[in-house]
Amino acid sequence: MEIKYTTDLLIFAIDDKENENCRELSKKSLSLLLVKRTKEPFKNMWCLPGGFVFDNETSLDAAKRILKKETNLQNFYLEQLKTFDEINRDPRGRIISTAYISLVDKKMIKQDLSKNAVWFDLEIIEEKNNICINLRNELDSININLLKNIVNEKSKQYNYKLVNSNIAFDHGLIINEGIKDLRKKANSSDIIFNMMPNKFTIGELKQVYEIILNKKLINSAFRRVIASKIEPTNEIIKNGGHRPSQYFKYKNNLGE
Amino acid sequence: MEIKYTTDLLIFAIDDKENENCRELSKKSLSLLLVKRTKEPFKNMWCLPGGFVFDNETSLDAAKRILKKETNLQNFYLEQLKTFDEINRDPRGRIISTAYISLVDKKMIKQDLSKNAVWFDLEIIEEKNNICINLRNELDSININLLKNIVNEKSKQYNYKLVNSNIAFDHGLIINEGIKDLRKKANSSDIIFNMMPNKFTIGELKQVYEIILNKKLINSAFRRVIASKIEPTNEIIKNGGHRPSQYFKYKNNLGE
DNA sequence: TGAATAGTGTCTGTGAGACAATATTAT
DNA sequence: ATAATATTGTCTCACAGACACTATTCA
Repeated sequence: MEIKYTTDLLIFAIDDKENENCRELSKKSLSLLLVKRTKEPFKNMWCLPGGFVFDNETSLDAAKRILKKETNLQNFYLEQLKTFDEINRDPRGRIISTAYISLVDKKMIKQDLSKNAVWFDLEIIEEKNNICINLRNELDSININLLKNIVNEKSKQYNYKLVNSNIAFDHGLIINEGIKDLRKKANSSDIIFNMMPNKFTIGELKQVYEIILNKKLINSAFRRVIASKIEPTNEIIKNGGHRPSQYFKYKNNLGE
Repeated sequence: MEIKYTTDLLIFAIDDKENENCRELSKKSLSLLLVKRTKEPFKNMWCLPGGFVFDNETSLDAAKRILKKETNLQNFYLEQLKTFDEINRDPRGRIISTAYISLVDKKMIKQDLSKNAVWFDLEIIEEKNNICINLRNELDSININLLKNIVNEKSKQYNYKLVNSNIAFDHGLIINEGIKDLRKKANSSDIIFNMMPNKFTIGELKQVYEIILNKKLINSAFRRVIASKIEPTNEIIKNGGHRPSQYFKYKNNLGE
């Protein structure tokens, strides 16, 4: 049987909502880029951007190419997530997919997105063994329901089954794995800064961490922890009816 | 071009060395299972156990099958590590490999290993940008030299280049990624208990953590941290010229 | 003046590092 | 007695959670 090799991309970014109350910081949300399928199978359904890996490229090369095609962005964070190879994951045959996570800064997208690509707001509701992922925008609403099972008790290793979803292929599974990975890495690395503009206030940065980790953070504790990773710029922004804030930028601590 | 899909396994275990001083605990080391290639390419060189993924199975199924074939073990920890798909990683053509990590308890291997499979002691020497991995046993000695490069400064994302090695294919790269993953997970999960027998003393457990993490641990601190993960059995072992120790077993804290 | 965020200070509890002290056994 | 590990205790320091307090701006 002939095997085909593809890649699928989880392109995450932060969305800034307009706010009617000019004093408040703009509300933010995690957003994920999806494209609408134009062909069978799953015609007219949403799915992750992706495509076949060419003979002369690796899956990472292909992921870079697709990121550029969909967003016109280059040189953003891109890392292998996992390979999905269930036998019947694609009705067209044996198609395996190595998924990648990319984190981008939406404001860097100068030109338009590719024709079929649209950002969706992402929300996760997690209960004991059920995970519900909602993707929403003005056009559509997508629901993904997953069941969580323990595989190996000694290592708290879980697997996830797709109960139902209105997204193409097994992309509900891929999105779920991607979110878990993003959260894990948000805690243990500086990955989040890939989604931030060059200059940002500590309040904005805290908002982003709160969205990714899905919990409220304590102001002073957050400042303490983040302090070593950022450095102040000379710029100050007066952005509403409150004390002005300083712009900070990411500090490279490579030597340490 | 036709693509072939394979899996390679990193099967890790802990080795107990005999000790001439009967008072001391037996020295331990991390060991990795390798097989000797019987065919070209890389004939007579060592490589990771692995093989083609059949049409009717996933790479995880194939990994389970190969683990059983090489060790006669089933139901041990097995988790996807990463997919390796460099274009020229295999001289026979475009062959991509999804690698898995398995952790096993050597003492559970009742029958012999498969004919070509042998355990090697593993040692890692890490300098600034150089990583040197040595695999040794009575039969042979394998050296793997890698260069570490930064890819994405904001996320401390690195990639590794194989400088030279006397192991087949890109398996030096796979081993390096596997060790990094093992260390990361040793700190953040209970994965290590998959390599332990059902009953063990805290001293033995500490030895294993020290080998994996490659650093000395403080006795009392280790006991404090590990206490919540283990529970005492009624058995006590008098194993030398020192105070006898209690056998412990892994405690499942799934409800918490 | 009040709403809202920026930024600082401080108290408390937890947990890790360091190390000391005691226990127990075989040789 | 001695070497070696087992087990417990304790002191200190770093850090996170919680919350209070001050600063500053615009409407």
